[in-house]
Amino acid sequence: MYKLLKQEGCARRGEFSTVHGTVQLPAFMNVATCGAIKGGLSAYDLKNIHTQIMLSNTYHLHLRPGDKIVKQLGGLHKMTGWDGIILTDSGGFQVFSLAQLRNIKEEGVTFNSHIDGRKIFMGPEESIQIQSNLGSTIAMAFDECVANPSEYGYTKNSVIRTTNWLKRCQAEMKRLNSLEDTVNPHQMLFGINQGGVYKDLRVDHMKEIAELELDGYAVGGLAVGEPTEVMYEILDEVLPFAPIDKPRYLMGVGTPVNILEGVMRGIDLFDCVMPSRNARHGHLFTWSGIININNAKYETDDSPIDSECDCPVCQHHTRAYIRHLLKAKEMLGMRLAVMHNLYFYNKLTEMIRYHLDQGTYTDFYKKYRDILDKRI
RNA sequence: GUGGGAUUAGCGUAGUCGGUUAACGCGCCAGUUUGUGGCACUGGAGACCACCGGUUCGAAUCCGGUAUCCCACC
Repeated sequence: MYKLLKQEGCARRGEFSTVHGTVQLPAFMNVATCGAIKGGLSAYDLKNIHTQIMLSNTYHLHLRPGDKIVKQLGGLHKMTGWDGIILTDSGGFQVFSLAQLRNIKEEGVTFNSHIDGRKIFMGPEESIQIQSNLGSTIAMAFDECVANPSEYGYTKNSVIRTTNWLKRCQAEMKRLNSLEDTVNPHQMLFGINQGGVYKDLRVDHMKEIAELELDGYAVGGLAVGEPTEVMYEILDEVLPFAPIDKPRYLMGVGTPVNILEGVMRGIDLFDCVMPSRNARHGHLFTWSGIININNAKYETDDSPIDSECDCPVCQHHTRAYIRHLLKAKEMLGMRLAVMHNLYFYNKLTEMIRYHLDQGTYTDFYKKYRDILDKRI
């Protein structure tokens, strides 16, 4: 259930309540693809870095350990020890990003497992069945994410298929939620807007799915190679047609500035692997810009990663130490780097919420849009 | 003491029937990462080829000597 608390221009301050708690919006979801934040963070660490939502993946958990195993273990919440909100991605994107040889038909997609190469079939029903077994709070619809660039004709047909799939997802979830032994009978479903870079397809699709009474609406298929400006333009065009009383989720995005821009246009939810992946490679976010902790200049730097940051890592450790750990490939290095970056993203949305509450978001946005994505 | 082998970038190695800017891995330096195939990818710097002398138009490569190391035998 979404509640719009305050608006500043198109930017929305809201909250969304679920059986697993209420999330304050805008929010950034922390990505735990296989049921774990890469870099060695446990569910109990997530509380310390102010995580509101954990995101896991249908495709990965279906392959390993298997969604039926997860169901036997009582669902993802029990298995991971995370009692907050969990959103599961549908596997649609993995078909697009991982499988080289894939065969997309109206029924679904056949492709090869990245683990052992065996053939896998996934359609809307399969994706929802898996997500139901995982027992996530929010399930994502099974969609087709088209590559960029893709031709207009192909994209148009793909969007039609994605809409058909969405209706099938909805029907399957309704059926599964009514069964006796369903892990989470209150599971919610978000639809996904597609249409490549074609504004008319995007808008028509959003209008169409807006009528389906979904629990939330995502914009997918962006940040896949198109210029950032194009992404912003699409958001400007599409979001006016998203239901005002439902959360809006921009999938897979993005940099800190992408988030500032997304919020400015009315996005409520984000997720991205960037803070955790980049952390593992030494790229750390600070309120003054991005640093590469591997750089030689930090070898004897005994200041924290970010002197303005109040995360657990910056309270206790120095740049020199974290650089050393990453260079020495000590696991702790990744853990600390990931903790800091995720905290930074969570804090960024916390600050965004604060300024929306105060009615000062525009000033906040102007202050940081030219700083946060810059290398220093 | 005798015989054999080795010596090429910080480290480990390739290259040696003589022929243009000496190759590779690790390390180092820097960059890239957007619904994560778990530690990736792309660049860059760095070597008078142990030393001394010789043969040759030309030597990391052939010859002689010196040094250091390894192995075997006495």
